[in-house]
Amino acid sequence: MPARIEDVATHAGASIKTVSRVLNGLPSVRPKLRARIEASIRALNYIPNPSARSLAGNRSYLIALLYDNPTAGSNYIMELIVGVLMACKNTPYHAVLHPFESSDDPVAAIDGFVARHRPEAVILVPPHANNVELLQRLDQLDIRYSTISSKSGRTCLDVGFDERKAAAEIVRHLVELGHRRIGHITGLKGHGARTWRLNGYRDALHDAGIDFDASLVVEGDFTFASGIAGAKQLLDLPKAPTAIFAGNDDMACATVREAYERKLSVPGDLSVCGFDDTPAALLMSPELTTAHQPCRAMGRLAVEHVLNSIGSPVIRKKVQVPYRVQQRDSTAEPKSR
Amino acid sequence: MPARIEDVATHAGASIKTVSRVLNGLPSVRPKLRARIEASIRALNYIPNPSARSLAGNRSYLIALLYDNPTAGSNYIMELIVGVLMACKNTPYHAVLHPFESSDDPVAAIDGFVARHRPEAVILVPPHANNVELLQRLDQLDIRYSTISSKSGRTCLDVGFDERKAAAEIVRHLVELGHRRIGHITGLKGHGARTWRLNGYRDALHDAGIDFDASLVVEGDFTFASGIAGAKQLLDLPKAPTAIFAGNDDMACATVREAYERKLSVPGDLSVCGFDDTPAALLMSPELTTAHQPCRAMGRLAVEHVLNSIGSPVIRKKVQVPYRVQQRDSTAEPKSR
DNA sequence: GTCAAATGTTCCAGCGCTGTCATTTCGCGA
DNA sequence: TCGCGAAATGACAGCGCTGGAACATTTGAC
Repeated sequence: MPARIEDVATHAGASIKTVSRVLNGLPSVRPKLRARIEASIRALNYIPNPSARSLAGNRSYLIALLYDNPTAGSNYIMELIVGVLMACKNTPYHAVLHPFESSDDPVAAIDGFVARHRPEAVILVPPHANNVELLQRLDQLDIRYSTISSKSGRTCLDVGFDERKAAAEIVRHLVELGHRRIGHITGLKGHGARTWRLNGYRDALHDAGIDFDASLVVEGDFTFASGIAGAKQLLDLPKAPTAIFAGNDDMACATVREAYERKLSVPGDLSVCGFDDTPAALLMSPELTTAHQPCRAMGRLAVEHVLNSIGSPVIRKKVQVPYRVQQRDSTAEPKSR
Repeated sequence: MPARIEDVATHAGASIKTVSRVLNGLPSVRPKLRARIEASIRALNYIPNPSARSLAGNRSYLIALLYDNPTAGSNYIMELIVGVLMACKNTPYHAVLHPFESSDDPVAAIDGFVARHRPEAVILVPPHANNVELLQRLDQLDIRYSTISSKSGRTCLDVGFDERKAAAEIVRHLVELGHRRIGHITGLKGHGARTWRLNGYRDALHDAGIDFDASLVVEGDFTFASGIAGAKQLLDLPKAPTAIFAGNDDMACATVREAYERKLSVPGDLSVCGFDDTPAALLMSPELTTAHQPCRAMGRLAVEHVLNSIGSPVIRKKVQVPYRVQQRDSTAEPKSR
C-alpha cells in the first residue's frame, strides 16, 4: 500500500493540513517545517492520490486536447501531442486526448466531454480552434483554453507562428533563384493557414515587384488529390509557371508526382516547395524545400500558457514561436532565364 | 452543479446503492427497477464523478499506453493511439499516454509511472513490448497488459498480424513479376519485425525454388539513412538485384532515392517495396508497394482484450488481425528476363 | 400454507485529500 | 518583560462514490 498524506504528517511531526499546504505550494509554512516535510515526502516516496485530490479539491487536473479525427498521417497532431505531454510532465496536470469530427455538432460534443471529464483547460487545434461557437461555449463554462494557429480573433490565447512571413520567405527564396512565374496551390477555405500562406505569397511577389497573376493561384484543400488537380491546372497553363509553391507538403508531393507524369524533372524543369515539413518531406526524392512548423514547441507553449491562465481572468494574447525555412533539393534556378 | 448519485436515487425512488449497482452493471436489480433507474440517469443527465468512483472503489479506470519517445513521423503510434482511444470510448476507461525512452531504465520508469497513475492495464508497443524485465515487473505488480507485435514468448496477451506471411506475400509478388534476384534490407536487430520480415523473405524464395543468397541481404535499422546505405550496398553488387524488398517504408523510400541518384528508374530498372504502408507510401512517386499494417485495429483489440483480462487470472494468447498487401506502382516486371 | 433459500435493498463507514475556521505561535514595539 | 496583531498550524467535516453487513422481500419445494 502506498504512503498517504497522514503517513507523511506523522513522519514529519506535522499536521495533515500542513503537508497539504506544502504539496500545493501554498504559503504560510515556515521554511524549516517545509523542508522537513519535503524530506519526509521523499523518504516515504509519497505521491498524492490524484482521485482523492480531485474529489476533495473539486478539480480535475486535466487538460483536454481537442482535435479533428485524424484521417491518416497526422504527423502534425502527433508532434503536438508530444509537446503537450512534455509540458504536462512536471505539473500535476495530465492530458486527455479527444479527437472528434468537426462535422458533428461541436458544441454538443464539448458539453458531453466536459460533463464527463471536467477538464480545467482545453487546447484546440484547427479546425475546432476557428469555431467561434465552440470558443464561446468554453467561455460560458468558464474553462480556460488556448488555441493553436486559430484564425479567430476572439480566441483567448493563441499559439502559432508567423505563417505569412514564412510563406513569403519561401516565395522570396524562389524569386532569388530567378523565378518570375510562381504558381500557388492554396489550402482549404476557412483555414487560417490558407489565408496566411496565400498572403505571404502575395507579399513576396509584391516585394519583388512581380505583378500578381490570378491565373497562377489555384484552389486546393490540403489533400494530395487536390494537389494533383491544382498542379495539372497550373502546368496546363499556356505559360506554365517555373515554380510552384504548394500550400502544404502533401500538395507539394502531388505536384512532384504530376511533374513526373509529364516527364518534367524536379527541380530541373520545375521547382516545388511545400509547407509544414512533414516527415515525408525528407523521404521524397528530391527532398522538399518547405517551412518547418514547430509543432512540439507550440504544444508545449499552449499548455504552459493555458495553465497560467487557470484561476485568473481571461487574457487574450497571441504567442508566436520561431519557424524555419528548410531549403532542400526540390528548388533550383529555372532552366531558361 | 451536476447531478449526483443521490439525485438519481431520489428521482427513481430507489437507494443510492441500487443506483450504484446499475451503474456498475452488477446483478441483483430487478429489471423493472433497473429500467426506472436508467431512465432517471438519462433524465438527469447523470454522469458519475470519476474521482469519487476511483477513490471509493480503489480503481483508476486508466489504461496506459507505453511507447518509445517518437522521434518524428511516428504514424504507427498515432494510428495505434486512434485505435486505443476509439476502444476506450464506450467504456469507463480512459487512456494515458506515456512515451518514454527505452534507453532509460525501463523498470524504474514503470515503477514511477505506476506509482503516479496506478493504471489498471497497460499496452506496450515495441521495443518496450519485447522487454522481458518490464513485463515481469508488470506481472509482479499484478497489472494486466497486452503487447503489440511483441517477439517475446512470455507476453500475457499479444496483438499483431502475421508479418512473416505478409512479407512472404510481398516477395512472392516480386517473384511472380519475374524477379529472381531480390535484395532485402533488414530491420533493426532485436525487433520482432526484423526477424519475421526476413523469414517471410526467405520463405517466399524457398517456395519459389530460388536459392538464398546471403549477399542479397544487408543490414538496416528501419531508418532512412540505413536504407540509403543498404541500397548502395545492394546496387554496388557485381550482379545487382532487380528488386529490393526493404524492411519498412522509410528504407524503401531511401532505396528509391538511391536508385534515382544512379539514374535508375523505379520500377523500370528496379522494383522496390516497403512494409507498413505509412502515409509517405502514397505520397512517393511512384506510390510504394507495401504491406498495410492495421494499427488502428491492433490498438482497438489490445484494449478490448486487456480490459477483459482485468480481474481474471493472466491469460496468454496471441491475437492476429488481418493485413493487406498493397500493390502499387513501385514494382513491375524486371527489364531483362 | 409454510419455511428455507435465494434474491434484492438499505444502512453505514470510509477511500485520501482539501476547505473552513479555530487555535497556537511568533515577532516586534512599548 | 509583556501584550498585541499577524502569521503559522491544526481539527474537523465532507467531496461522491463503493463495499460489506444487515435487513427485507420474493421464490419455490413440499
